[in-house]
Amino acid sequence: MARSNGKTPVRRGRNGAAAIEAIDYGPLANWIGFNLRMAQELTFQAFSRLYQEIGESPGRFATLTLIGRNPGISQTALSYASGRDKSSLTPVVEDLVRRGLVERRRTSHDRRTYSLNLTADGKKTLAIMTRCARQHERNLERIVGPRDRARFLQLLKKIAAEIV
Amino acid sequence: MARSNGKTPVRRGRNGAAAIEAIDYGPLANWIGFNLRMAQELTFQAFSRLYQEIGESPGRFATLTLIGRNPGISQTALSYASGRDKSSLTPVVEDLVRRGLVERRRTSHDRRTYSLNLTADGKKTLAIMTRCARQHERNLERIVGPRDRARFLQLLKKIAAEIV
DNA sequence: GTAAAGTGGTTTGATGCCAAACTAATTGGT
DNA sequence: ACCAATTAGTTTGGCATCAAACCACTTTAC
Repeated sequence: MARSNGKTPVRRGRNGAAAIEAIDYGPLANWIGFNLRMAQELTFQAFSRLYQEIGESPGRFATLTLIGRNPGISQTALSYASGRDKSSLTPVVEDLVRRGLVERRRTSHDRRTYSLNLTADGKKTLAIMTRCARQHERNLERIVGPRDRARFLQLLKKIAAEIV
Repeated sequence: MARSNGKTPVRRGRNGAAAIEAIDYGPLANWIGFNLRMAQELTFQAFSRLYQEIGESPGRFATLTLIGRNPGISQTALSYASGRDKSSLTPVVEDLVRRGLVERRRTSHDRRTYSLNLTADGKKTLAIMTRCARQHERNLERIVGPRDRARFLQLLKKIAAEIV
């Protein structure tokens, strides 16, 4: 793992010839940005496959969790909390409301904002999704290992907080 | 930074009210998967903004670098190397060829595969993009810090290599 | 040598995301 | 009290991505 020159073996032999050869990543091999993207993209794909089995999508999970934890939250606050643009959230929330997992009320003091809350069904679905997510998280923890876990997490948070 | 309970302040006060309140992230606050996604998504957005200034997109950079480092590489090998599906690569390569940055030849020994190479223009453009990417990388390094850099990188690679 | 299985690349359909323009409601300055 | 600036949410347009179906070519098995 982590040779410090640019050569890295191609991952997983999913298909013969191409996968056997070594690829020269050049400067990419030692750049945080590239490796962050690779790690996240592959992790996200694994998560998606796992969620596909229960007929859900990863985006729904974070959204539902955040609503559950912050009853009455607005869509804009939710968008900042989940690191997505507010416009991305419109269809997601719409879908969750349509499926009866989230209840959306206009507030009395400010008629622009919505107040989002989980329904009973929403809580039940969230519980199922959480079990599935925990499985995925266990896989990640096994890879990172207990020794580095805290520091690794701290660095990810630091990046999210400080990147311009 | 990195409180270990579920409370985290909302990032950057880009808009008044919502940004001031604290959000309860619940279990998400301590999950590697979620924080990996947040860090990468925000990093990628920053990178995109930076690249927008030179009229390029981040995806092109990795692609061009990998072609430059691995002359004659096939699209499938490239797709594995960059962690994307081969079908995602079709329009990217098409664009690079159309703009005269990449040359695409069919090989003689296997007429299915393409052999990708940078043109002189491609090399020039890559050099410009690399300068820009280095700037971004410096930002990330400043955040991670020299002490943890190697270990952090190693863990990202480990995740990319081992996640199912 | 031929048929079957596998592989490289493209196409198609769906999803998720952002950014900018827009509507409706609120706030603040004068 | 009013008008300008701000804010919440939606719409639209564009892009990147995957997955599955597909075509052309190659390899393998018999």
